[in-house]
Amino acid sequence: MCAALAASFYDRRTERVARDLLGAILRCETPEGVASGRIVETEAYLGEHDAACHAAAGRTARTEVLYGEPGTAYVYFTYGMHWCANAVTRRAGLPSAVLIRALEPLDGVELMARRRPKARDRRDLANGPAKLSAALGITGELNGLPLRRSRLTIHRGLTIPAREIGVTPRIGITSATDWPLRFVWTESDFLSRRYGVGR
DNA sequence: TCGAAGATTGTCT
DNA sequence: GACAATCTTCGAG
Repeated sequence: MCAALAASFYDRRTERVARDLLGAILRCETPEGVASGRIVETEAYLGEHDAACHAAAGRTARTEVLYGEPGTAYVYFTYGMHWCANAVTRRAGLPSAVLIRALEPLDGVELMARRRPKARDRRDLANGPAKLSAALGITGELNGLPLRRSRLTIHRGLTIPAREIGVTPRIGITSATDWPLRFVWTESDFLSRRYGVGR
């Protein structure tokens, strides 16, 4: 297992971090065991001027973590039942983050399958932001923890060639829907939506 | 204190 | 392809 990515990795332009996270390994330890997967899809959320970013509402109890240190986990609850995992980027005062949207399951596949009984196959285990959170056991307990040293970590993995990285508008939002801030590894079979197909 | 909306998923038609 | 499930968050009253 390679070392966890340093805090400086996250302290750069958010689009850059989102792109560079493709190929990296997201890993979560729980009492039930360890589960991990390769990141194949991300989205960038750019701060208060990005209407689709939670921080567009300003600094609140919920968005407080976004104003914190780069490399911090931002985990939020949505639609009354789903958790979504993000990595905070840039410096304090610029509340931006990268949403992890899909993983290729690596370690702990059986554990993930138990947590996702409805998944039909390995591909269906973590090909969506709420699916991967369920598969890895990510919950609000992890909100605000450092991604370098906690139960939830991100490690260096494959380096994806630029020609295999695709950029599309973000999914599932109602504001700023035309901003090209979703990054995918086009060669992966584990995306939430197939590359080249509209949202 | 109340109401509306939400970075989704799974099921049904 | 359409829609229900389900509850936190936040702004308005």
